[in-house]
Amino acid sequence: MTTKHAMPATTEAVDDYLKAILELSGPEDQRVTSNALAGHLEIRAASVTGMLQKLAGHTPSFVRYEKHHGVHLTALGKRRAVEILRHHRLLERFLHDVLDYSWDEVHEEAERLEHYISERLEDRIAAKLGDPAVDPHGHIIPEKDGAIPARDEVALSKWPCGVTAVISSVSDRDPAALREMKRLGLVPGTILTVETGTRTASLRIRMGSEASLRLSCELAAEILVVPESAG
Amino acid sequence: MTTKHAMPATTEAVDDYLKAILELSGPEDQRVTSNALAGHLEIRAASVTGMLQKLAGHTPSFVRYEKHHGVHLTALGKRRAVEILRHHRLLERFLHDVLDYSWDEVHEEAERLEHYISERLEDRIAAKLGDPAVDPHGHIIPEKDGAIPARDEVALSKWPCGVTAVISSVSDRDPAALREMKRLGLVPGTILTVETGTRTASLRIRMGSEASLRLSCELAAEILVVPESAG
DNA sequence: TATAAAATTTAGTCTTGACTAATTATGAAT
DNA sequence: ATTCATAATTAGTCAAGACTAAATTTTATA
Repeated sequence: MTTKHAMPATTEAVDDYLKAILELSGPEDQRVTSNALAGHLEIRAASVTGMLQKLAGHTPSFVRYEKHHGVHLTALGKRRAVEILRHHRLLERFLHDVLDYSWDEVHEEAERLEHYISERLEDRIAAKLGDPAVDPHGHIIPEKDGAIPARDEVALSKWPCGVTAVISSVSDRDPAALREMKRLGLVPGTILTVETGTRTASLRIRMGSEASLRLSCELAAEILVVPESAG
Repeated sequence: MTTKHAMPATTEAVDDYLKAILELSGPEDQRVTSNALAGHLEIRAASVTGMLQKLAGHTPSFVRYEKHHGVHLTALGKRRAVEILRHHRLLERFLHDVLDYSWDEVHEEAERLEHYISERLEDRIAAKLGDPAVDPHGHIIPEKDGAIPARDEVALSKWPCGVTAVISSVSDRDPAALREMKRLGLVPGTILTVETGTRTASLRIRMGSEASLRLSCELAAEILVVPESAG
């Protein structure tokens, strides 16, 4: 048995590091560089080094760190990072469904609150919502035990032309982009194809019966899709 | 016009001081001593002095502080303290009504979250609840503009014998006491009288048609009542 | 009014987690 | 294999906000 509950206490700063490492290490547990962390957290690389040394020197440890060669999460660190991620996505779903937040408003509030809700509140929110599978942007909500159902997503900007795709999720970090997507009907579940031969600074997509429309590559990069069958 | 919105940023620590000063300064703006603050916040008096000096030295200032003679809130400080208090009580009501928290569970969660909810979330919660007047323990929720409807409460332990009273509120700080009160039916709105000649270490009360029961003075001190007409 | 107890403040320390400036290691390109 | 740009680390500083121990002011009491 992997000791049900013995998560060492963390601070908001530590949580932010763990979450950043999780997000930057990709689908399989790649090492993350100090620089990448500094960029993601909007702090200086020297500060990152300091924190990583402290984190790695603690026991039990959240991270494995090798000087000059980046950092990656231990099982414990991943457990905590996923817990925060679950908080974040549950909160987004809750704010959206119960408190009438729009999908471009939820991220900022959830980002603050995710560090402070108790396990009890996490559970009550999940129960109230009926254990939802995804947040308002289509991101998968980790399960209570830390499991994250897999899903192979591809950026719309890299999807082959002419093949039908379904939007699986969109980035939640840019409220203006989210409002634009909503206006265009680019929400999770939307079925679309990229028209052939339209791959310059923008691309043209077609959704159902409507007229096709132009999309900047930046916007298309924030939209992730899956094959239609996996919709 | 008193400048609608210009609340300087605060930290959790500062919020806690302001809230403590508000709670300890009673109905009318009495000076609060460093010792009283230290006791309430469970920190050392020397730490209190340090914080008060910093707070008072800032501009615009949340407190007026005179060395060796205690502290009291400025209008700005009171505004912020009442804002936190509104957060706390709205959260308690919300956790209780929407997320099925029991009345002995709400305080701890609200105490943490009160510092981190945005004005937007405050507003959405209030709207969802229909601008409730009181929290689950009967405490009045300050209005959005900072107004707090007055109410003259007296501790049950000091209420005259034989005179009918209505429970207006109970202390929310002790979960065990709250469970005990709930078990005995001692909730806001309950009508009761203190039987004559029962004022020693405990007192005997009678509620409606039920048999009378003994109450420790400690418990009675945590129950506030108003005259029946004001119920 | 003198004095002792209680309350308060000062002085100096500690931890957390950021910062800058200066130094060193890495790795890509000659 | 050298060199140079980039990445990363060290060293030292700063602000918050807690702490202890020692000094001081208030206040209550004799």
